[in-house]
Amino acid sequence: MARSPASRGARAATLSDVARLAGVSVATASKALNGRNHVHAQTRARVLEAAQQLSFSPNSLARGLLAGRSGTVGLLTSDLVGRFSLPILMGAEDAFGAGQVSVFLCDARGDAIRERHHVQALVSRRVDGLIVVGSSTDPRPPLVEGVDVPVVYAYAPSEDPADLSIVPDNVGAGRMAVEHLIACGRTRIAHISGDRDYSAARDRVVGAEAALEAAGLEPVGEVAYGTWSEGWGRAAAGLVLDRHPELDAILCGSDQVARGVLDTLRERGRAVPEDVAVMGFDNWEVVATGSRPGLTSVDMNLEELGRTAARAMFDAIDNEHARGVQTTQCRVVIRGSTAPVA
Amino acid sequence: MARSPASRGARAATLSDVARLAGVSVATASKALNGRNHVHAQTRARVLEAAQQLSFSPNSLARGLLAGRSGTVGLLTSDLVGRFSLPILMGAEDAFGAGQVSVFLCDARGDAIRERHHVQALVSRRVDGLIVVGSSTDPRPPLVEGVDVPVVYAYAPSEDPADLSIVPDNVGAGRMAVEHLIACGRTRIAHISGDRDYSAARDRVVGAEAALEAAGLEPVGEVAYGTWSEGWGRAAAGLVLDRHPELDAILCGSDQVARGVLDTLRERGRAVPEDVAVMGFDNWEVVATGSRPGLTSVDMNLEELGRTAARAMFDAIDNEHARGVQTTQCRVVIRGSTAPVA
DNA sequence: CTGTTAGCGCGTTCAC
DNA sequence: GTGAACGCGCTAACAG
Repeated sequence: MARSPASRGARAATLSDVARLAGVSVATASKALNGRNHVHAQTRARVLEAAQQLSFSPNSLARGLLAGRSGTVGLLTSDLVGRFSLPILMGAEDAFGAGQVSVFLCDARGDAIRERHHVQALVSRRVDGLIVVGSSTDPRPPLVEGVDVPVVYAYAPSEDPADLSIVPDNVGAGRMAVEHLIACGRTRIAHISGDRDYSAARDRVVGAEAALEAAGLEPVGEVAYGTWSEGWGRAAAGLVLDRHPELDAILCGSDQVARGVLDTLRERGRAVPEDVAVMGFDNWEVVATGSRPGLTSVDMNLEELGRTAARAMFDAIDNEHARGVQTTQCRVVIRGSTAPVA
Repeated sequence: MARSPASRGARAATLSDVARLAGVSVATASKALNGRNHVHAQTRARVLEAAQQLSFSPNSLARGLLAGRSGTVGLLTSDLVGRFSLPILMGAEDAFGAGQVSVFLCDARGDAIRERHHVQALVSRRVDGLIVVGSSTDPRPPLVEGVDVPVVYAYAPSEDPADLSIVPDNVGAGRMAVEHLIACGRTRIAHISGDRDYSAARDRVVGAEAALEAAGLEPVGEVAYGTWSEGWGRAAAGLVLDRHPELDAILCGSDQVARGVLDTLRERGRAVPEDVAVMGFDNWEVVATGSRPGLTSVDMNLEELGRTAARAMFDAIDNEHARGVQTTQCRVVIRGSTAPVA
């Protein structure tokens, strides 16, 4: 039963192995490897070399067990395939990756049962915190129970105002969009939005109308709600142009809608941006850069949102946690559809 | 120093807590909770209730430390933002999620230094296996060293033939594409591909040409290599149509290229699919379904690839691991650009 | 400066 | 059927 240097088939080296090879005790080896004081420089060197030689890698499980913290966090998404989760996830992974924490990724696929299952697994793995990423900006029910670690909701806020949620500033995005169009000299701005059932659509409209009013401008026609698709953009553009041929700009609820609008404008011989300026939301690269001309769009800064959520989680782990809904800034990315390229 | 029932601020319940509450020893509690035999039904019930009451969640760190397996795997991507990693990742997460293993996600962002850093962290966390997801199907250097757990390469194969790699069958995809066009009655098929530097582009061409030859057909013109963009598709379509107005189908290296081709065809008044059939590769939903008509495309089945990689990793953990490059099947998704909708 | 001791939470022998 | 004891790998106390 005595521990042999190398047990079954190249088992990972342990601290005892290192200590034995260096001719010291495990405690000394531990101190040496962790850069603690009270260890002779020469001894430290011997230990380090032994560790190197055995390609020793400290067992985080044992360390975590002892420390009470695992150095891991859970990232729980409800819709990984959707295009919004990914950048958030990247931002979070980025913020964590810089430190010493690793990220557990779970996709609940919008299923509450599966979500509970994943939460249970994460709790069992003693994650130090949890980020819950929603698939739309509509509020979602909070995690049910038994979660004793800090939770931050990203993109979709929690319905419980006592929770901390980080969401993009859609109202601000709508405002910035209109302000950009005005800065481009447009005054007759129509608005073809997306699905009215989404708060993202409604919030952007709120911001856009506020900006129009602040500039003393009237909207051109009613806001046209529909779906988040190219097809809707094509159809709606036709209707709006029939009714308001005098318009000089169309603000679109998303980049996809904008692509459809661009198609219809080209078919009708309206020049973009000279005659009509067009812009969208989301700044979805493949959609926004593939069009002719390139599509000006409001970037929701989702990666930054992910980073913010991660930092908020760090703060919540250390100190006490903040509460309420916090928004992150968006930014306008200018392309040819609103301003002629230089 | 005696363990108090509830230490500092609602610390997570431990097995001892459960045992004490149920009035049994930790050993009995363990057996009861794990469904082992040799425990009285009534005792088991008491333990279960105690666990419930304390919302006890077994500490996976301790369990993993003891068992020698952590029940976790690492998913190492080099380009999470790229559109190919995500479905693979989803498939893998899906295959693992069904079991008891959790997934560590790491994005190396194409940086070798960062990759080593992540691998080191994963080894330290004692993952039971590792899936390395590449961003293109070109071979990549194998993980450097010191990884004693099974590694499966997905999408991008390892340069070392002794490693196990799972990649999409691009040659088969090219073949299937041409076979579909032939089945639609086309005989004069041009090929506008993507970036020649990508093996995916070259492999698809190989498969396409093989299928043409098998059917006794000649390609229409040379394969036009360029970039994976809509702009290239638009430009190349113009050139090809000028030189070969007689063509009745254009096979495109990707969906984006195909979108550009569709644009040019519409501008020139060539009807799709009546006059010219068009198809692409990748079946990228937003691109393929947004066009008029919808774009027929070869789906690379990346989610299935991810599941396959996950299963291969399971096998590698249990038994000994397979070697070499293994391919997964693709499938044609038919839309309006090759066949009129019913 | 170094070594010995004592657990972190759990599963698994082996006595009773 | 139940419980006491041991150890997974590591770090934080103390003792020398």
